[in-house]
Amino acid sequence: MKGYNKLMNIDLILDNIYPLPDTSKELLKKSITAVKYRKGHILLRADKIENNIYFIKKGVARAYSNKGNTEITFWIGKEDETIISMKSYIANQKGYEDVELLEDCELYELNTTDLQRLFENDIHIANWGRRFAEKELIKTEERLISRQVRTATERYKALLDDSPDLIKRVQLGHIASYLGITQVSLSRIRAEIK
Amino acid sequence: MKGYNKLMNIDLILDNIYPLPDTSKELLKKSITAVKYRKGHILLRADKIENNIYFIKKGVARAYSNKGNTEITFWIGKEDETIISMKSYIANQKGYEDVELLEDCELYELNTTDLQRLFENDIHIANWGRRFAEKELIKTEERLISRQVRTATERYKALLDDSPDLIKRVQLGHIASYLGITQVSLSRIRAEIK
DNA sequence: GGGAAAATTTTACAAATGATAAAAAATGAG
DNA sequence: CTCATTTTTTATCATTTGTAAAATTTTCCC
Repeated sequence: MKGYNKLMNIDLILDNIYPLPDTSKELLKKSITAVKYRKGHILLRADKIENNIYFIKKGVARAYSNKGNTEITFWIGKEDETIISMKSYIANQKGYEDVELLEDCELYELNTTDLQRLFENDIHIANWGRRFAEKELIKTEERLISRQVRTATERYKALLDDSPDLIKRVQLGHIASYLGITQVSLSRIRAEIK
Repeated sequence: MKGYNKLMNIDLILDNIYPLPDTSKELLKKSITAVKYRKGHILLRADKIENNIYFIKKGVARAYSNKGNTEITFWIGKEDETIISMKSYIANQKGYEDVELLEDCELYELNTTDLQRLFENDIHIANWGRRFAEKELIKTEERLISRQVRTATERYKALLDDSPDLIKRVQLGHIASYLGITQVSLSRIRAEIK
């Protein structure tokens, strides 16, 4: 799904995770509402246990944490990705991250208290939740391994390959932090590979 | 569970992931068999789609990949952890990693073809599978964030805190690689904090 | 226990990355 | 469009980390 950038509707988003029978899907959609927020809005807070997760219909967001006086961006997501505090969702604890919207966003908000109840009562939704976690896991593992195996230059080139649009839509300071390097280092890399 | 090192039985291992009603647990245990392998055994292969995952009753193992002529260790696990090729388990594709046993091991082998069938037919097992993926996800995310936020020295100290026994049981070359640094760097860190 | 092999530490030097500051370019509000 | 602000690039120097090789320590097999 390279450079993917279409407007996603909720059925497509849910089906991409795990196809649900109609009755289960309708049940799940009862706990989902469409919302819009403007660029700059802080959607999730590190000091709070969050009870919602958000599927991105349109827009870009980033999760970041404060280390001393500098921000570290450790996640950037766009259309068809999920804004979530894993610590809140999985362990019911405060997360590490604030999440800030980098563009005006259209989102689908899913209440996770409702979702937990559905998991206990609907096997299809339980398997949807299983696939959701599994797919997030693969993505996270890939980033961790990439971090260990590839140099910063290789990681930047991979991002350029997979999501060329992100590099245009997100300022380079955030991209650099996401790649685990300084903005100055990223500038050097960009100058070299031209 | 700091420095945890008890012998785990299968009921304890399964319950720690998600408590199952007796009938579901018995169903799941039908697909699990106890196995033993000696130190040095290669349990999983990078070039193969694996159909088993292994819970560690006793022992230590590592997952590693070859970059050029050097091995990179990106996972080390001990009692109560799971040896798994996520790529095989989740995406039915070849993984990145070989898995080598670093001690004589007692393992519980779970057939994942059976497991997939159980997911479709038993809601409790589906939720067990969901919790399993979620807990692996939290661990992987924590490592990724630690990588981004902490220095190598801080990561070594954290490992020393969380799993002092691992540092005694696993040779430092593997620990260094797991922490994302060279063995020489780790030696320098160890010399400094003494 | 002795000796060979493997693992770890130390040293010296090279390369990569970071910090800081300043210049250049891009963006956005009026 | 213009000016102020923000973002990105460039330059310099300091620090960290890597590479290679030698020295030391530990492990393990006979």
